[in-house]
Amino acid sequence: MQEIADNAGINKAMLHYYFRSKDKLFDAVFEDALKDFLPKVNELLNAELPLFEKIEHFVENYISILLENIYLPSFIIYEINQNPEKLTSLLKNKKDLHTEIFKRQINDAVKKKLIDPIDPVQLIINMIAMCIFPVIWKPIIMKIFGMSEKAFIEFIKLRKKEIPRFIINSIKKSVK
Amino acid sequence: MQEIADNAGINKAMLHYYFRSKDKLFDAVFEDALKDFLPKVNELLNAELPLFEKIEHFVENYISILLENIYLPSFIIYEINQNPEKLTSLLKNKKDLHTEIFKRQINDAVKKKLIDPIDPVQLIINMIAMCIFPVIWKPIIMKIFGMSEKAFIEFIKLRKKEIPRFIINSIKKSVK
DNA sequence: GTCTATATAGGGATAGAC
DNA sequence: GTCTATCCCTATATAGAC
Repeated sequence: MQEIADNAGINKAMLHYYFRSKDKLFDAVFEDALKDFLPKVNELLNAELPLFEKIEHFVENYISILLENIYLPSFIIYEINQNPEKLTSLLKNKKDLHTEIFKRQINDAVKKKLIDPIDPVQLIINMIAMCIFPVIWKPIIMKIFGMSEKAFIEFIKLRKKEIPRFIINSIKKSVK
Repeated sequence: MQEIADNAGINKAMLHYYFRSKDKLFDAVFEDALKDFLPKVNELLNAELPLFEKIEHFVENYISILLENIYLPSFIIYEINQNPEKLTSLLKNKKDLHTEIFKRQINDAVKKKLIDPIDPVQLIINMIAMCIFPVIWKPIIMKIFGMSEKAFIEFIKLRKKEIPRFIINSIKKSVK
């Protein structure tokens, strides 16, 4: 609380005056982060684009958002794992991640034999995993592969093109 | 410390007697977890298997290890992000993740035109991302896709086959 | 080595003046 | 609304008897 107050240029008493308690402050921060983040992601998920373009569009923009909020993912993950119930209470009146349209789109592509059969949920998780994971493993990746801060950012930026290529390569109907 | 002492069936004073400080206790726990984990992962990374089989072997066994230590990944990620310097000091005298052999193997496969050109580091990160990420996003995935605990574990187990299929589909030389 | 009792510090929270 | 001073509690850590 002291550190937060210092950074905000006020004192602890003021923090308590505004937010009543540390817990309430936390919830406010968390909610605020999500309020900003979720709508953007939903917009990407539900953009009106053909499947392959949508994957490219999603990954490119999602990674950009992640790079602007590089500490958010590990913050969210830590708190959610500490307190899984909080997720329910924080999201219950709000917009969640809306994956229905995207799932249907994937299933349609399978039916039309544009792509090989795949469970939409598995595909979506693969896509999100490849976007988010490197960001939260940042220090480990830098260590294992001997990257500088700059090299790491470069590495992530390359993934904007690399991940869609990787995914589309995998799912597109193979020539028989 | 009280909670740890209780679970260990001793008292706080004993904890301090053994470990000197909370910080030292933490380091001991962390080191212990890594000492157990890293050698197993290195073994999987350096198994003497052809590329595709190695990917299957790695993913299958890595996910099994993760399921046995389902809280470890988010614990490690949180602590490393809090304290990136600690990673260096904890690993400096120890075996790190050894990716050299695997990287060479991937490059060889590219040269022999067994697979499409790809940066080995990107491929390795993709693979690890798809394995670890769902485990640390567990509560969020359960919420978004309405899974029970049991359904989630089932979902992860399916990925033992799903991920290698997805990767190999992506990298294997396309028919021209 | 193991315990009880206690010192000490730090952080969340409030009282009360302005 | 904003500040200073202070309360209160908990958690780390130690002293010292056994």
